[in-house]
Amino acid sequence: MNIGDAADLSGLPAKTIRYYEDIGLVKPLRSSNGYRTFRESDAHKLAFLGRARALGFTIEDCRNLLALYEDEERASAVVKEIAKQHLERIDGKIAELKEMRATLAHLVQECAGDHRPDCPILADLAMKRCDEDDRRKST
Amino acid sequence: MNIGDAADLSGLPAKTIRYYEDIGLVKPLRSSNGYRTFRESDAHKLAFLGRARALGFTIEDCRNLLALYEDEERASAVVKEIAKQHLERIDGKIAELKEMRATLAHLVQECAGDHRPDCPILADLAMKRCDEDDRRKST
DNA sequence: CGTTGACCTTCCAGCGGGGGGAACCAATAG
DNA sequence: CTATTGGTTCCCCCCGCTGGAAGGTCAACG
Repeated sequence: MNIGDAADLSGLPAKTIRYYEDIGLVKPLRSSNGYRTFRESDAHKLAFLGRARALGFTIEDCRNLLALYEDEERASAVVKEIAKQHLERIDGKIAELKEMRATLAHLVQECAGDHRPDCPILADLAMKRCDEDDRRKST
Repeated sequence: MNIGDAADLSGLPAKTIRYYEDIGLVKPLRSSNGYRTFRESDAHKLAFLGRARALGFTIEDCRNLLALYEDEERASAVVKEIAKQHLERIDGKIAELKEMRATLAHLVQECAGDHRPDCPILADLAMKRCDEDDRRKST
């Protein structure tokens, strides 16, 4: 099948599929007219990649996961380890975002949001770090 | 003051400060030897930018926030609106990450993680979307 | 006076993970 | 025969920096 069909089957844009070939994630054949020719297994791999990417795995994780998938003798422990590390990355990001969110939500709540120029949001951003007393008082 | 001092005061790497000048966020003077010369106000702006970035605001948001900060006649409503939109972006990302996390945590939990090759993580990634029955059963 | 080393300058490349679009061939329908 | 839809390669662009090369400047030391 051609790249368009592979794109439809896998749900990935053709551009992305070409990119994945470029970086060696898939290796479709070529027909005499120069078109990429995807086997069932290639389309299957692409769908695999799409799902792994949707879970936020990096390309390198995907490469490893794909290799493990192909390896009938893998130990599931290896797969689990990759997933666990990714889970930690996700947890880290969530924690980071939540902290931002908390600070920001607090500031938004404090801000009158009217025609007047007084704005605790700007005041906080402008806060000099030598004003530690102020921070201790308000925190 | 030179870029190194500005970097120390603002907490930003010198590279980043040069970049911020490049994109017009700060406009330090130049002394006769070609070195950038930062006023107190420049260092202050850089610190402002650092804190805005730490809250996850985009560079364009920062540009707007900085302009509002400089504008004594701003309406706090405008600032608040920027912050609220950013808050929504953050909430969106958190939701997305939490969904990933839930899926992934479930799979990790299911996986034995031993020497055997059977792995529900890989099985899920490899799951063909035509297997809708299976998904309905397990969901 | 020379030299060392810390600082500064510019420019160019690259990260991840593709997206947009040009310029060009191939296949097919009417 | 032409129009349309596909495919191909190519290179630049996005964000927000970061690293490195090649070179200029300045203060201190001997």
